[in-house]
Amino acid sequence: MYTNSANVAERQTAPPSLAISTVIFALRPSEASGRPTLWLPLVRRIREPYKGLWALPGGPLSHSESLPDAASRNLRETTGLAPSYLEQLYAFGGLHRSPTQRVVSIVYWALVQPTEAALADESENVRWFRADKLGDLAFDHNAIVDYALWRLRNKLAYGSIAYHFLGEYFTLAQVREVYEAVLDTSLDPANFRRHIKATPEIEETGEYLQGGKHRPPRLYRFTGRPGLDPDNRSTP
Amino acid sequence: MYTNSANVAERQTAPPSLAISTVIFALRPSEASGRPTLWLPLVRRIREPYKGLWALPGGPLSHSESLPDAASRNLRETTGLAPSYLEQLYAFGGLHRSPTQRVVSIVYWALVQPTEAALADESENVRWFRADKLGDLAFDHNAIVDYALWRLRNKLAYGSIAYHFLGEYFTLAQVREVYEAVLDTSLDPANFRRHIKATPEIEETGEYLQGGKHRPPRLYRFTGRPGLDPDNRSTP
DNA sequence: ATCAGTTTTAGTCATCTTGACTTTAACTAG
DNA sequence: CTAGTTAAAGTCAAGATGACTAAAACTGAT
Repeated sequence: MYTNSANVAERQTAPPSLAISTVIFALRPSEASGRPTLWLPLVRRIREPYKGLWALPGGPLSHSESLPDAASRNLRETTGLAPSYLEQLYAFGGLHRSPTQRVVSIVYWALVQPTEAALADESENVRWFRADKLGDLAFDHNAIVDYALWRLRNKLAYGSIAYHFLGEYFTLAQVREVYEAVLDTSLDPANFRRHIKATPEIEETGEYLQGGKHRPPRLYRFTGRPGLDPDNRSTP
Repeated sequence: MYTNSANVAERQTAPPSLAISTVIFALRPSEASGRPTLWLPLVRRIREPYKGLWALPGGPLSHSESLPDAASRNLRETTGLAPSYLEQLYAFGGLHRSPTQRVVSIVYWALVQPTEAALADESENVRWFRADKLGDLAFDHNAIVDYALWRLRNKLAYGSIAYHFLGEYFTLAQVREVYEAVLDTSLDPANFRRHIKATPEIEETGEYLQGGKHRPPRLYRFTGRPGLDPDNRSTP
């Protein structure tokens, strides 16, 4: 970007550069228990600063792209996936986020469905990590992920966002597993059922999930669109 | 910025420029009823585009300023005030927000206390408006104010932010007036009292507000710091 | 001094919500 | 056909909420 030729004086007068990054969440089965847990893809940095460390997918904002389009492109280019949910997280603009230049990063967070997430590209430089076992990331990306996790948990607790982790049809037990994985608690199945069934956006279908070992659970469908940000309004 | 000399080709390759704007809320007595209502200061644009229209205070991000510092500076330069609360609202980056160039605006919102707000500078080009009677603003600023209002109401309903509209000591009736003004409802005084007294951050003082016409109300104090964003974490 | 008017403060009561728990229904594996 | 397991519905007490009543404490006018 500006780092190649710019000397110190030029760097200090150049406007802060603008980047887009994305925190991408998906549920994948834990290796140990097989239960769903939170994962996110990171990319390995192939140049300085922080060469070799893992970082959030991101890049500069091109002139003709909207902010959410740029975030979607990040997501597609690194994982090959399309998000089922995408929301702006925060604009991070601290003076010393990058040692070489002033960068303001507008960060988005996304949810992808597990059927897709299973197909996601992985390579030497792109790998999925458990959200609770990340190690040290480049820049301030640990803090960004922490904040994204906080927002995700908040949205899950109050809003109706869990369904974007799931496919079109799902059982109430699957919804409960999403809550249990993200909030890291266990929930009473009966009370959880009552709670979910009270939300009008959940529609009962006539279908049942067959092939399980026990009583076949009814399938449900989510009929709400996410609340809207200014781009696409949603609830804190 | 870039508009002076840049031709069309240069504009399309130049990186999007970055600006900071601020939505500043304060309670002031309504002319009609005398009850507190929501107001915000706007500045008149003195050049194109949108010359003559009212707009949110804002400006470019200087190289050595953090984002909240830039927002505070906006606030101080236009109104002479220091905010009692400041939080990032959203980064607006639509392609056609400004007709002349691509601008990404990181918008903050602030609360100021009415004792200060009464002293705020006003001039030919800086004036306070009732938040519900703004008319057409420059750029996408009507949408930005709408979103800021939505966030304010949300935070007020769930978080503990009302106190930043008030001074250090306040009566419970004053808190109720804040809620009534911002949410535009009327609330049962007894139930509201019970609700507020259940929050641990509200501390009873031994003092009473004297000089009123009726039974003197007890004064309270807010002892909580606002939750924290990544800069300064807070609740949806 | 007293009374009417107003606001603060405390309290009651029925309704709604929530968390812990029990029971019945429906399936599979052996 | 039975034991084991999950789905689904229901019960019950505790806690929160909304509508309302009433007492306390002050001012200003009579």
